[in-house]
Amino acid sequence: MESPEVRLNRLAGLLHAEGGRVTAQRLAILSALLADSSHPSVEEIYQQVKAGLPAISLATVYKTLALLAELNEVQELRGAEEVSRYDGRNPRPHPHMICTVCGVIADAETDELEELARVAPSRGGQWRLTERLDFWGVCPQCQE
Amino acid sequence: MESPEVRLNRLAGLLHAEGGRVTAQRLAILSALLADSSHPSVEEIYQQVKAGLPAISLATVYKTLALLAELNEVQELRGAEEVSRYDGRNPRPHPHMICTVCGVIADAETDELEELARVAPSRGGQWRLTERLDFWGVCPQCQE
DNA sequence: CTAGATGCAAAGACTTTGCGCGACC
DNA sequence: GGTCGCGCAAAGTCTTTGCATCTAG
Repeated sequence: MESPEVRLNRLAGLLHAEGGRVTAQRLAILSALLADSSHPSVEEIYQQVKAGLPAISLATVYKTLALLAELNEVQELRGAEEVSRYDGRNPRPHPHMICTVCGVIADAETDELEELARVAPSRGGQWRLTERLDFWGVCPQCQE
Repeated sequence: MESPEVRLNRLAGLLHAEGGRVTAQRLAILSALLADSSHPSVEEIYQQVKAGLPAISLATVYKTLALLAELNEVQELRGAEEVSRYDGRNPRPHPHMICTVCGVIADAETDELEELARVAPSRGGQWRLTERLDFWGVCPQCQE
């Protein structure tokens, strides 16, 4: 993996190339992201950045994260879509497939995927994993 | 899997046994859940139930779903926790482990889990899957 | 009867948006 | 000087909560 410094530079260049500006706020947010391996929330990033840049606003953090996600330089780990969904037919932990384009959630029904889910619990190391497993991809509809 | 009718009856009995009441609203919500395999959102369930029970309120739907989730009779498919989290270190799709107790998200670093993620894309059938994969379980901390 | 459930409306939490000011090229 | 980004505050969603009323048991 690219080192943080190299990546920071590359991203600065990328922003520039896209017609965007390289501001103190953006650099600070990038640095915070690169330094934090805990998959921080927006609020956590905000607090972190605020330590060095007290005037920054939460809106700027949101806007910058959206921009970086757009450029595929950070990954938003959002629970599927935006709202809670419920599975009332099968309340047991089981594998799902989630479409990153339209948000649809389907049961993972191929033998191969079910097999993967079945073996997961025995491979979590220190973690006590279940057969609940979300596969992410693009559903047939959204592939056109 | 249990048939919907049997399940509806069992759930009615379960509610009763727990000191709860079997109301028209609850039965309607249960029926809607059992009839819908599309992993509906709260709003969708609400609309569905409303068709047969126009006076029902959204709050009742929320409360009932929470109750059923408590009893482990429906599964809430919530995106990890409640807020957006970001992975700025590795923007490529990769596997994570999510703790259902405390919500912590960790990279899946055991060889076995990475191996599972690596083979997933070739096993999605009609879906075009990626190596993004969320394993759900309980982290070492939360196991005490 | 009486505990428990409902519906309504208000409150909360998180996120997005609109807008005028300020900064960079 | 014009464009783009910033901070602020307001608006928007989705979800939860408080409370008076109603109802299943």
